[in-house]
Amino acid sequence: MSLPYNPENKESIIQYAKTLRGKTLRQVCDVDLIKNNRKGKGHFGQILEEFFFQYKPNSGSEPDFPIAKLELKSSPLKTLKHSKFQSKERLVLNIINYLEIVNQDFENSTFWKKNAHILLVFYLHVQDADILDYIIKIVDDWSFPKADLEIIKQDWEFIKQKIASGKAHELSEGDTFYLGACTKGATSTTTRKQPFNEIPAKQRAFSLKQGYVNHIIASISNGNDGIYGKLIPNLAVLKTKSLDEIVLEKFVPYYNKTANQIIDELGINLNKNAKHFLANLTKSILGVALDKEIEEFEKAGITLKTIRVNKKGSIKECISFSSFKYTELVTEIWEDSDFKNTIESKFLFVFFEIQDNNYVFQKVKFWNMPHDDIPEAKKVWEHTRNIVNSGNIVKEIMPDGKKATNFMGKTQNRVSHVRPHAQNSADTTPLPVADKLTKANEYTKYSFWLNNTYIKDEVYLK
DNA sequence: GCATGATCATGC
DNA sequence: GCATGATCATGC
Repeated sequence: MSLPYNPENKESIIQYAKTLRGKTLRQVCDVDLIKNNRKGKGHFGQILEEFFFQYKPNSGSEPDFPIAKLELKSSPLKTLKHSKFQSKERLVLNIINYLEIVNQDFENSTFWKKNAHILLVFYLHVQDADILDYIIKIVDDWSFPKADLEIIKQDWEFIKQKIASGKAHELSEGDTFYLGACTKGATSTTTRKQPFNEIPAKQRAFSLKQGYVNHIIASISNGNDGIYGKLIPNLAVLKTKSLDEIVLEKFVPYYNKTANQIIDELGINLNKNAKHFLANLTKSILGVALDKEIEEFEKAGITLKTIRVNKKGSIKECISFSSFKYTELVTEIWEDSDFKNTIESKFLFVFFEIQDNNYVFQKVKFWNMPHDDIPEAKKVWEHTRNIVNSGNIVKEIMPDGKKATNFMGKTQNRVSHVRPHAQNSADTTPLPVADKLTKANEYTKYSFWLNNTYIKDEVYLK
């Protein structure tokens, strides 16, 4: 049977793939042949391979189109405000064979042979919809820009070295910047042998971080113009230093200096009354314009937080995240939740000690939440969901009109708690279930916070 | 002094 | 008007 494209020719494959734009699988495949059991995660890709490109799915070490050297990947999108697309999740690539990778160099690695050139098919995910009806929005081929590839090589090397040190069971997605080692398997208990340790390691695959996939999407759609400022000016720097070394080195000249001194040395002018004064100061230290996002941090999903430390060594304030929408929170599952995504991202903490009317730069640290603390944060998320779902937010209306809630407070959990995060108490968002005590259909915006005591013990003092 | 509810300054 | 990155205010 002849195919509607030439599987040995890259351009032919890409041109055929682009006919998918704006269509659904139902429109481009012979749906009568597709069995009903193909509804779950991952089946979009299988149907695409088998019924659109008409080849049998394989899981070998060759790319999907071996002669054209092109790997096919499909992945879900979500929409943001301003109708821009974002990746719904990380992009999962090949499974890491712990036994083989330790004998490979990047250039001859399974990862690079398979993924040097990727044909991307992004579809808009809609909750509870049939996967045959997802609309395909973006189709294009992708190869890595040189500067990105250097960081991906460093990430790959880091993962390989950890396996070579007998620590495959300690791999974590937070170890690296653009290329991660994410868990992959039918259950999270799927394990594989590792070469230098008896302990079985969780099965993992290489994956592009969600932030990096967002960047791919934006650059395919030409949506990146002028939004970003780069940390790394040229490729040469990356040949000798890793991204974290480059970042941390930028702070070296400023240890134990006051904010005023740093401002003078940098020759800049900052509004000291702004609440994000220290965030702006940090951006200036990093050499990024205040009105730009830090490109490398966006790609790596790094959250920058500046911390004020009291003279006695306590952290002045807890750390807030964006307020959540009650209606969205209750439809989430933990694995895909915004909160899990946030706390599993990499953080860059910058500590300033409060001295009289000034701040003194003290410490800077990359950090990921330890694996064992994530279930603790999950308790807060689950508790919050239950409170919202059962309409039991307000516990008591105080004489002064303030409301006490049933949300989990700082004393109830070591890691995290739930607090207001709004313009004022009238700044509300709808509830999925009316509050039983107040009968209200909306409530002040709240968010998850990291406890300052947790940050002190876990980040500042370590 | 701390925990919690409430709010602020800025920029778009 | 809202998101972001925070700090303030008050009762215990």
